[in-house]
Amino acid sequence: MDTEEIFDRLKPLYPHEYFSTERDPFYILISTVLSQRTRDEVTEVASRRLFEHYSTPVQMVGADVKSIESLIRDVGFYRVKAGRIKEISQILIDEYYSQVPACMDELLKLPGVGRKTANCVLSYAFLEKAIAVDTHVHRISNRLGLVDTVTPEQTEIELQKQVPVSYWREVNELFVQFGKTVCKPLSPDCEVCVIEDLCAKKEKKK
DNA sequence: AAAACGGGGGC
DNA sequence: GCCCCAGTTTT
Repeated sequence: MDTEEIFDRLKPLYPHEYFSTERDPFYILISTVLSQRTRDEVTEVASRRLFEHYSTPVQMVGADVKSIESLIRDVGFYRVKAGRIKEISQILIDEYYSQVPACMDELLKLPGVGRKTANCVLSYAFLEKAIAVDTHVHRISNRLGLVDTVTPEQTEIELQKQVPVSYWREVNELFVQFGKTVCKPLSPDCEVCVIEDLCAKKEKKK
């Protein structure tokens, strides 16, 4: 299958770039942690509110956990995340001179950071060629027939084989936007889909 | 492999 | 009231 065709057709529909207004790796790391299992409108507001008060690892460590909790009260798992933000900040100070490491192995050592979050940081903060596989990317890659996988990590590996490197950084945002608006988890809107002719599941519908 | 963490929004 | 959401960690 011609995978470039997929991205060339989706790109004009979703020109907006995620995290377009923020480049600070620490902000991207923390806001990505906050985004886990939480809608992005909520995440956006909470991240900005948090960083208006504390914007560096040192400030996070110096802050009262209760204060951080109250600032991010509306995101999911906010107590757990508040604790992890302090843990992460302390590790960055102790191990990385208060900088966010630009390397998968080091990122994965941080509490609350899995492959999806680590790949988002590598891609959005450091512009590395990384594919961040969340539930949307996983679902859509399988629906299209791009991959045939069970776990997100398998999807990441298979996508790396199927997708030209120059598109790796775009896969996450394009598939997430596409997944939220058209290729939804249940009842995808195939009648308005611009890549239906490329989809392995189109015949199964109806 | 499945459960647990969890508040907010949509229907 | 019930279901889902830009996942990760623990059992």
